[in-house]
Amino acid sequence: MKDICVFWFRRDLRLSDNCALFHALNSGLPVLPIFIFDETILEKLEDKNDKRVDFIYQNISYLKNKLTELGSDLIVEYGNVEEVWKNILHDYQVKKVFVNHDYEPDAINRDNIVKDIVNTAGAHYHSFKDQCVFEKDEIVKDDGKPYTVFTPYSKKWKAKLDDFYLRSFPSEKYFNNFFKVENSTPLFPIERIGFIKTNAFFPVADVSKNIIQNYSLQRDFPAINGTSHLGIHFRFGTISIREKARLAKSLNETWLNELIWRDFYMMILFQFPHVAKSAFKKEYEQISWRNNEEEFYCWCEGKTGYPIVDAGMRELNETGFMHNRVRMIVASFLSKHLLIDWRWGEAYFAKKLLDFDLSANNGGWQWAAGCGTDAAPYFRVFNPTLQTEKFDKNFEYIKKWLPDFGTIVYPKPIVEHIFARNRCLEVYKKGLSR
DNA sequence: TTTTGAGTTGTTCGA
DNA sequence: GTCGAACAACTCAAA
Repeated sequence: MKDICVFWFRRDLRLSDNCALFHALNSGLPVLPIFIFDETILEKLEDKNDKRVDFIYQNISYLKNKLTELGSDLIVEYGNVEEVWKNILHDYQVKKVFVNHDYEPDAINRDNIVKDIVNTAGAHYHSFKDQCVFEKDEIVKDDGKPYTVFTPYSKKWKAKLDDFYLRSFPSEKYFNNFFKVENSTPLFPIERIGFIKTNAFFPVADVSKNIIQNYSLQRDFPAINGTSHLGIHFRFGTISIREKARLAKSLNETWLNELIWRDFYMMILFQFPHVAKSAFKKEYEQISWRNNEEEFYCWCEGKTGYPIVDAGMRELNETGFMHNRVRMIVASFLSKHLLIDWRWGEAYFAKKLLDFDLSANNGGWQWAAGCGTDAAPYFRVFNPTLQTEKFDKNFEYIKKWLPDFGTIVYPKPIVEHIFARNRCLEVYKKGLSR
């Protein structure tokens, strides 16, 4: 049996400019690429129509074809990650394993277990930074502690940035080093893992120069196609963060800031993993959420009586996407107007958003609820009507998602704004003063 | 150690 | 219609 190394695809589903893959291809050993559909993750997804699984499946299928063209193959397994790894290590003479870092608590646990299994089998485990520009403790305060406020973090981030950190890893040059196989195996149908083809529309893995250049001017208007729609590609690594950061740096600082926010929240989740389950600021755990299930249902279904909120939720339910400005409005509405625990909203977004990423979703919800690292002050309550006047003046976005709007008498608001605002301020004040 | 300036995205009120 | 202050104080980060 031949000595090989294994490259494990996770949330880095691309062949080009992939750090760990580049190092695997340069390791001197033939590279066997693998992907595992993790049954413990897939079993938690209620919707067997989940478009994100289809997105992964489609990209795996594409990678497998590419690798087959190169005379190699992609080993695709479904099951328990530990068992799959034990089988791989049994079936092949694996000397090295290459992966890219993942920063989510569950993924860290999983990777530690796999690392042990790999080491026990006598192989080396190598992990690399790939999904962000700066990770973990690369951007810290002068005293060595992690930042908890975005602006100084971003200043240090920009000061540290240079071409080295944005260099690409040209894996293409070494494609000859993939493990060669006589015949590649066909990919099993998606039904094998309990899901179905969705025929979903996915955003393209590219963004026009025009959108980035005008980002700062247009990003706040949900009726305008002024945002990148790259979230899903960042989530699954079908594009390179370094490549897009180079683009951002040359074209638009506001968009660069958005990429820095992404690094920031990944760093926060890594440094303060408790945020995944509870408020960053622990005094916010004392707020008495009303948690009215009927109202939560109305919010989910886009039936709050506030057109901008309802339009946003309809967009989310129909497409798996929601414009960023509207995400803030609906999140503020749920946590502040309805006084529903931000975790309910976070979980709903997690279920519905194609671009769902734990770190950013959690950071955004905690920001909106006021309990996060760099939170909006709690008295900052979005007024849905005023937000509409500012950002969807002609009701273009609203009409797109609520076709009846303007032709029917719109349902009465679930709660009156001034009343809800005052109630929110009181409840927060009371919770925080305990 | 102390001081100082600042902190993603807002709203309301009153002049 | 426009503008500044109040909203609530507190913590963070750096000098």
